[in-house]
Amino acid sequence: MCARKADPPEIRAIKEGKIKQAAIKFFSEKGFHAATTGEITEAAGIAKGTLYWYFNTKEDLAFALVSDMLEEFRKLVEEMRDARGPATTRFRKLATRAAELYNQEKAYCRLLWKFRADQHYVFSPDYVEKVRIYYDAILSALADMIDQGIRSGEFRRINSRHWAFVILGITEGLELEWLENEDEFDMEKAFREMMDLLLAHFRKAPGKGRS
Amino acid sequence: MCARKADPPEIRAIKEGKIKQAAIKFFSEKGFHAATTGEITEAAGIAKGTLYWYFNTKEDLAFALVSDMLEEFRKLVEEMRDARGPATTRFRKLATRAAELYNQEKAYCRLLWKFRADQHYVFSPDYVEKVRIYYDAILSALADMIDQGIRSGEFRRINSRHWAFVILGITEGLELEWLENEDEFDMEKAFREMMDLLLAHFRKAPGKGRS
Amino acid sequence: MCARKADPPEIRAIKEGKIKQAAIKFFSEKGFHAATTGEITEAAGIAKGTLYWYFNTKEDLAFALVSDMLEEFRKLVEEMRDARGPATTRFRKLATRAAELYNQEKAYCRLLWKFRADQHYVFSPDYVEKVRIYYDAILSALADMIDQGIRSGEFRRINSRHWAFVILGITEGLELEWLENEDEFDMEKAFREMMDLLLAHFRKAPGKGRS
Amino acid sequence: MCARKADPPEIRAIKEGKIKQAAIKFFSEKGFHAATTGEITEAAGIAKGTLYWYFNTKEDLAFALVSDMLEEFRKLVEEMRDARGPATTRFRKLATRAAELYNQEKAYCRLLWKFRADQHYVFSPDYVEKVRIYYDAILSALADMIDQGIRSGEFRRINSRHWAFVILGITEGLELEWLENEDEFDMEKAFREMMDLLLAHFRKAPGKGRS
DNA sequence: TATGAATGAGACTTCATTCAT
DNA sequence: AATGAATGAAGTCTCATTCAT
Repeated sequence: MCARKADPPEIRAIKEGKIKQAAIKFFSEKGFHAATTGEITEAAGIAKGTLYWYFNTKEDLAFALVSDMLEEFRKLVEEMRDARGPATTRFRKLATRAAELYNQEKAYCRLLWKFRADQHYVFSPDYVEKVRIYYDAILSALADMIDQGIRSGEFRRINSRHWAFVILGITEGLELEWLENEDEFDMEKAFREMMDLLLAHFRKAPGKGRS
Repeated sequence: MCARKADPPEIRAIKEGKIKQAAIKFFSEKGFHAATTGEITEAAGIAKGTLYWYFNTKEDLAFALVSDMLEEFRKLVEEMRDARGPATTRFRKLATRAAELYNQEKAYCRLLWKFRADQHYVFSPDYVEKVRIYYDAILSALADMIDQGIRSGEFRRINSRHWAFVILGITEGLELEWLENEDEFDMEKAFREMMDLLLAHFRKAPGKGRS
Repeated sequence: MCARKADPPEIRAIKEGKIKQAAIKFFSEKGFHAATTGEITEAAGIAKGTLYWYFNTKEDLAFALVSDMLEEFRKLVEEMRDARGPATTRFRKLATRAAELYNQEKAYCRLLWKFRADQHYVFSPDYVEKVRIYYDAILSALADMIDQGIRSGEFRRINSRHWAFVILGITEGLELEWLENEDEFDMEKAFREMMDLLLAHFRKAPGKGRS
Repeated sequence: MCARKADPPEIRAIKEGKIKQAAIKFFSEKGFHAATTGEITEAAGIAKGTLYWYFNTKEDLAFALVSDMLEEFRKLVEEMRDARGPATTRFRKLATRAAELYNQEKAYCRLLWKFRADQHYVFSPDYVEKVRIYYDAILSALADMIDQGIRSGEFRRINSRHWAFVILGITEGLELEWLENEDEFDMEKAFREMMDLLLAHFRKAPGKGRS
């Protein structure tokens, strides 16, 4: 009577994608609380209840998006870490690729910022932990790249963990400035400049820097 | 006359302060939407309705807090802009003072980040505009300091507006990294290091840099 | 230390009057619920708490106003009832005088309509009863006037109570039409016309009418 | 297909009707402000939130009721205007039919009176305008009927707009008297009597009346 | 699989009234 | 007599989630 074959996986994935698209739009515009499941399902062209067949909760949906983007960024950093060539070159490439990624996924970037602010409230401890793991992986990969540079003699003996924080912080700070001043501020250029400054600092002859 | 006078301004300010303290706590922990007027008034030791004697709306209360902190930061930057001495010295002092301010007002910092994310939804256009004005003032003061350095011959002829964005972005990015990794990350040190790198870049003999 | 002679009665009455003026304004514009004691006291130039020195509750204040107007109208009808001369003449005079009263006290008229609608909710049973007594007095006086006309031979033997209802209903219906269409509808003229029609009907030779 | 269809219109209408029934009860007893959505939904046997699936706001619900009744009355008047036969006959029929309608829908009548008083506060300007349009339509239809009578020679050349106001005013005044004195006052009889008086006046040989 | 009507906890805010001064 | 800060009950409305079809 009501039986019907389950949608093949790819169909399910397509529909999930439609929901995610709609969710990105509203989450990135309004943040987690202000975006309603109602507007998301409407934009996705499904009924309110259907959402819950694809995602258990609103939180789950939100996390899926955060996860997608962080995964992408993590993969980018890890790819650069695992690539061949001098660390310097790979760091420069990272700056360019990150800027490209941000430019491509501006809505995702906005969304990430929205959620970052109240992640501790938006997400259950479980999810917060998962987000933390992503960031840790990114930080570690950055630190690894620095260590590679140290080992290869490109960089001085610096505190790789500390400078990983700095690189990530700068990247995010410039990204934010860009998101809030898109027309005026050239993020990609700033990324490159700052990366150059940092790399020069990493390379600088001992005796001048201390960290 | 027998009539009791209205609370003198300072008493009113003290009571307002009590409410603000409670509000900072919850807003900075949970963000605007998740913090309820109920828990704020309870923590402030007043009745639910009393809040509205001091602030017209929850939004007004939130904005008062944002405003306080941004005002403080703006004053700091403008003080450094108007102080005597080489721009280089003043920029270094700014880095130190900013780190001090953040350390002192960590809760305020958290709150600012929470609200920044969904300010466009939290605050009415009127308020968003006022926030923007604060940030503009800060950016302008930073650009002014750079221009002063250029005029005095300390710095090369660089695009002061662009580098003001960079300074602000870096400051905020490092602040964020600190807020999320308080124990591991030394914000003050990073502020100083980055400021030194930037100042060295501003001073660098022409022919090497391009911006 | 705080002792002072009580205000002499006339001063108290003057202040009460100021409050009533303000109250009429807001009650007549917005009705009982929507008018707030806050705006009334502000307009009256007194503190919120002071209102309660003059009136026990908002309801009391409202009733005082209703009472004033109904008292005025009752006095008018009873004056006409007790005056000398043919009932016909006195009814005609009543129509004119009522129109004059309404014109003079338009705000009061509006207020009466507002309160009439939800009097059962606005006023406690006690007050509703008092309002009812006013209306009964008015109805009785009208019926008395008809009876006087019957006894004097001016009118046929009609049901005086029934026609008192009719007179009052018509008066109020036309008053309402006037309040809602002030510019277009000539209440005074309509009052006179309808009174003439009714009086003619009361006088009409038996054999034609039936009531 | 397995999907259940949305409630068909008639089912929705039935459920809406249940809510309206409950709403009429409380609005007509207490007026707009004093009636709470809580008691309405409780009486309708639904959850508090469900109300908002059927009506956007409390105001919307209230307006739907007002609209229903005014629509009914408007249709009645327009039906009489468009019917065949002498205007006199049609006016008489109108009186009877209106009395019947009122008797049938007493709760609606009460409600209309409640809302009429503070409609300007209860309803947004948009809705007030819609109410006004209903009353205008009723007034115009009445004036049209008078004009028809004039053209057909039944009535003298009187000011049809003015007398439409009078007819409506009288109808409403008597209705009100009835609502407040149900047991004592015979509205239907009064309607007929007054209509007869008015029609006689409209027909009266020229030279006596002036309007 | 999909629907959408229904739920109900909980949010912000208003405002008549009180009371220490 | 007068003040106005404080109260807190109560009201309307939102929205994530459920569940009978």
